[in-house]
Amino acid sequence: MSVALSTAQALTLWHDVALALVRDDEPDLSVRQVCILLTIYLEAPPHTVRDLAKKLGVTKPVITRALDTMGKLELVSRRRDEKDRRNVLVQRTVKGALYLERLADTIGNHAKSL
Amino acid sequence: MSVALSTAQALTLWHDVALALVRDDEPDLSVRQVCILLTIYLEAPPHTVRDLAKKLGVTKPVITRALDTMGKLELVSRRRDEKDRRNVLVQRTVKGALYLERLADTIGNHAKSL
DNA sequence: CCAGACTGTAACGGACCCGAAACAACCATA
DNA sequence: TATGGTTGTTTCGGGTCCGTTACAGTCTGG
Repeated sequence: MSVALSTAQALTLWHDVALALVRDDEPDLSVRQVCILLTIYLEAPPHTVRDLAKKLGVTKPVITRALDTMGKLELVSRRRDEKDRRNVLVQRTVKGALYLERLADTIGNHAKSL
Repeated sequence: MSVALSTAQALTLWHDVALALVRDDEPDLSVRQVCILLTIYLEAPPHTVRDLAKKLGVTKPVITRALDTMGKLELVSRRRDEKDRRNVLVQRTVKGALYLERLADTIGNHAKSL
């Protein structure tokens, strides 16, 4: 399945969704944060700090801090890996799933009305 | 023209584009900044600080500061309105147009390969 | 058992951003 | 030409994020 978008359509879609994100009451997540969040929810577990850092091409502290703030917002949770206690496993939460469901709705609705 | 996206498709698209933005060398713009940038390039001029603030539902200093940083990056430029010197007109630049062209390409390419 | 490699995290200094409020420049109208 | 309302900007205190570096906990192979 393939979706063809003109330049103007692509930018309009991005603009409309960004505008919706800015205008709603939720605290704005940075691009890095939503990228981490989406990786966790779209790709198969387990997710470790190291893996996420490598996938995004950033340093580990960036991931740690993003998990701190998204953890406060209850969008993700952390747990020690009991098999190898050096690892931290990043896990999904109900709030995180709802947040992304709403995001998908926003994207879908604006794509529909392009 | 209407584009139908499933939940997974919408999130995958967003993830892939966000990942591309994080991984490239350009400094990451915040969601607010790209929203301002897109408004300037997609909607008809003139664009004033006041109008942009109202459109985004944020305060004027937010716009001023975003224009400061994007001005440093040469993505936008400012000029006094000679007709009413209280106004500042926000204008497009070559670099800004190229930036958005690249963004549109990124979005389009990932949409095509959904 | 222990030295080294590997995890994730904390500390640091600097940069940026926020909202609220104060501010300076400018216009309009009486 | 004053005065009130408009514009965009600056300032203030507080917060977040960055990359680098240093650190503490954990595993593993000799």
